[in-house]
Amino acid sequence: MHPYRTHTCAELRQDHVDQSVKLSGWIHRKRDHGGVLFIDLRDTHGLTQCVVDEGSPLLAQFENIRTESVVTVTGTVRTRPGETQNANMPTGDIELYIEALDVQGAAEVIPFQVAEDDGVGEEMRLKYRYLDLRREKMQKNIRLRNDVIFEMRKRMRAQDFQEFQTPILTASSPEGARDYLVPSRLHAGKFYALPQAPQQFKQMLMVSGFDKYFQIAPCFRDEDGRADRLAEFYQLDIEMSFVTQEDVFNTIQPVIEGIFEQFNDFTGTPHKIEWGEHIRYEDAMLKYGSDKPDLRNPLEIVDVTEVFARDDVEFKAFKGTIEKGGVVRAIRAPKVSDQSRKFFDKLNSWAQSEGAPGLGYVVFKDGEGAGPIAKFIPAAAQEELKKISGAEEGDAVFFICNKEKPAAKFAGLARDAICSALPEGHEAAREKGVFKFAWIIDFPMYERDEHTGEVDFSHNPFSMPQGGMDDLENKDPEAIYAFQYDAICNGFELCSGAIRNHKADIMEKAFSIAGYDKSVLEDKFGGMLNAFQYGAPPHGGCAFGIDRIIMLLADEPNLREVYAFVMNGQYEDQMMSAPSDITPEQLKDLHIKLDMPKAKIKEQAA
RNA sequence: GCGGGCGUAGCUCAGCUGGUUAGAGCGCCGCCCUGUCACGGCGGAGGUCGCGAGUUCAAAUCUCGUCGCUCGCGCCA
Repeated sequence: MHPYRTHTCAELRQDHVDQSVKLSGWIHRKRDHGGVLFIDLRDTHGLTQCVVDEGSPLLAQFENIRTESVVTVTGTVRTRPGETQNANMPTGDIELYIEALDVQGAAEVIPFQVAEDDGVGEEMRLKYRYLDLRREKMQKNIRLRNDVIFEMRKRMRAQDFQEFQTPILTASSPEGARDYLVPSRLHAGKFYALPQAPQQFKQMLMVSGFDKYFQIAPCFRDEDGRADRLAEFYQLDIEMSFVTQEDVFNTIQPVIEGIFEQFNDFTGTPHKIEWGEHIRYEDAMLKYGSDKPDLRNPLEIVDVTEVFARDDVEFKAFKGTIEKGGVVRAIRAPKVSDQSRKFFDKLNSWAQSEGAPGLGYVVFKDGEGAGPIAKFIPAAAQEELKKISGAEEGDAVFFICNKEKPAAKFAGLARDAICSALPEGHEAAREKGVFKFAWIIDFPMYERDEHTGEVDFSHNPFSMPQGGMDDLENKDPEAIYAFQYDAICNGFELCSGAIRNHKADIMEKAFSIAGYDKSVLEDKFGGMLNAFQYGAPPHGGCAFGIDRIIMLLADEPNLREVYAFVMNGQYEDQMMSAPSDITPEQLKDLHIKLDMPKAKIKEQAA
């Protein structure tokens, strides 16, 4: 017999009755009845009830083994007596009568419960991640992650993509997020950077003639965390040659749709997959106040600046802002006139908690407009308001007034807040059981910094401007669009991509508009620029956030729930003690002297 | 860098406007129990109330500071 197991803990059935078998696993639960003792033995596959029968010499031994110890048990499979069969367990018809016990790894008292959800905090879970990962939910999530990545590889290969590995130690780039830096021992004072994405490498693979590239690519960004943002994360990174934007969509969309369809009911609730029409960036910002709108929310934003600019409207708070170049945005909430005062008050205090003066509104009921600011809007203006917003009797319209950018953004937040405030089952409540996707297209190439007034790339500097060199030379930078796109789903940005700029002269021009000298371009992107001198194909691609896909499928609010090992919100790993101090010898090797902030020095001395 | 929330037993939490010896559930230890599957019963151990200062006759409770965690803003092409 095998030294550890003949079967897994999920395998034994009636067919195995009377067989002598061996199982290994963790003691999930012990139920000690004095005479007879039940052990639920667990491995990654499942649970099997094992029995230490009355009079067994093993009884005393088992009483001293704590839960979560690893044991190997040998015994005979038996049918459970009639009424004690457990229909909730796949192995519930049988049990293993233990005849021999080997303790492989005894467990100390565990710091939190594995067998049940005891609500333990994240700090504990991360510190003892190996215990946390034993729990059923994490085992499932990690298996989902594994399955999703496997499917990605399968589906990409089926479309003739080749998988690559690109360097982890590479060069720092001046654009985008902060890089994680790695000092070079051999080159004093110089640093490698961990890639924020394999952007330049995949583009150079296109120059090399590899038509279709993909990678399950690790990416690193040294910026502060969020629930959906980590220092290191993985992307399904894709690049293709001789393609248009639509070709990229048509290639990758079936891969993503297929994966979502395959795992849509992972949570136990089936989800539909709906991919909407492309949305232009500007339309998204106006209609949804976000470039990653949650399309399950049916509410839309409209511009009603002209209504509040009318001479007969006397709402001074908005008028003053409009005169300074501001705008008024409105959100129609259907059928809410019967909502209590509390509904409106709650939204108002939500707005105040976000730093706004409040959230003004008009309710149309009993044939007229009501609410705190209705009296400033005469009937004729109210009619115009209804026309623009589509509001009808019984609806309310909420207002946001500010300069255009903050107004759009706050309207987007309000749109979500209003939708969330609606009661379950309301016609405008957030749709359930659906993954709603769309491509956001036509991102602007440049944007002007509000404070400095300077023009900079608004997204990826390697994107092709839609009008090519002609646009760069003749258009106002802010009016130039890029072949730059995102894929969104349920309020998450799942993917970002572009048709790249593969012409060195256009790239030079594009960078010069953003204020980057040719020397900067050559210094920082020289490798790629050189490559473009020797026959570069038109190409483009995108990258999907794998972790966010798994978050959505598993309906987890936090990225840390879909990673085996992960750092906390401050990007520390309490389990491995990273980051950590290094020895003076290591520093010397790297030619580095620390220049610590004063507060830290004091703290360490204390 | 900034803001909100939290910090009491190994874990999760309760402890109201200050007032005897700071509680519960789970876990742990001991005893009892032949069929449970979140087994059950009895008993027990376990606390610098994050830390520091202040107010007070009296502080887990009020005030200030500080540290930690978490969510968000900034940031993240």
